[in-house]
Amino acid sequence: MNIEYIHSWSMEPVQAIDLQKKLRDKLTFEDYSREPRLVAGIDVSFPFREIALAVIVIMEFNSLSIVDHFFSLKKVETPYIPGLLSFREGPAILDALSRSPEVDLLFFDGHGIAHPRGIGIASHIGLFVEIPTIGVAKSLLYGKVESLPREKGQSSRILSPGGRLLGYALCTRTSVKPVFISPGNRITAESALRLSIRTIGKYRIPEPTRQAHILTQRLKNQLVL
DNA sequence: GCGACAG
DNA sequence: ATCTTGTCGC
Repeated sequence: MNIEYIHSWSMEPVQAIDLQKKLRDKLTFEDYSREPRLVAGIDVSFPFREIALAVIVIMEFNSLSIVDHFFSLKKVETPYIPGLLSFREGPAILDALSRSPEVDLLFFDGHGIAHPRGIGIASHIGLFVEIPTIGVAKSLLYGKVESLPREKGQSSRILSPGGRLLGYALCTRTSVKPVFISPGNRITAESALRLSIRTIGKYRIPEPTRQAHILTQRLKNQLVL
């Protein structure tokens, strides 16, 4: 766990935005051409209004079979504000990660650099770990897609207002709305896309994040019952 | 000032 | 994200 950028998570929106602008310059982007063995999907649910349940699902990259899982229950201290998602879900996620063994790659439910200030949850959390992180979002927050990919496996670029490549809209099922892939930290948009494509299963949401979501919902219910 | 707006 | 059953469509 890289403690170099640790900071408080409870702060006012203006302070949080200020911190994001300062942290975005710490992000790095490099190709990832090797073959990851273990990857993990991360998702968060809310069993109670102010309690976040973060789940880490570890799976084999080549078979997409689940190997193990870890979770954490944490009280939330900030409301959900578009662009500041990491401040709400970050604490629970980092705690769950501290209980989980190291893997080669992390997939998040949300964006990486396809964000107003270039530092979505996948990028922000990515500063605390030493492995590459990828954002897999279900809807667009920032930027524009060049065209809508409608055939499974196809993709189109997500561009910033200034024309910078932020990531890709990836069609994971023919004629179904795409998911939005963007690099978090320590990886390029191209590599993030290539690796994400390999985690596509039979559904719209790629397996790592999909399995994490299923488990986060299941654990939430087991908690009440 | 008017929209847009991850989970 | 969360509160919730059935139902339309590929």
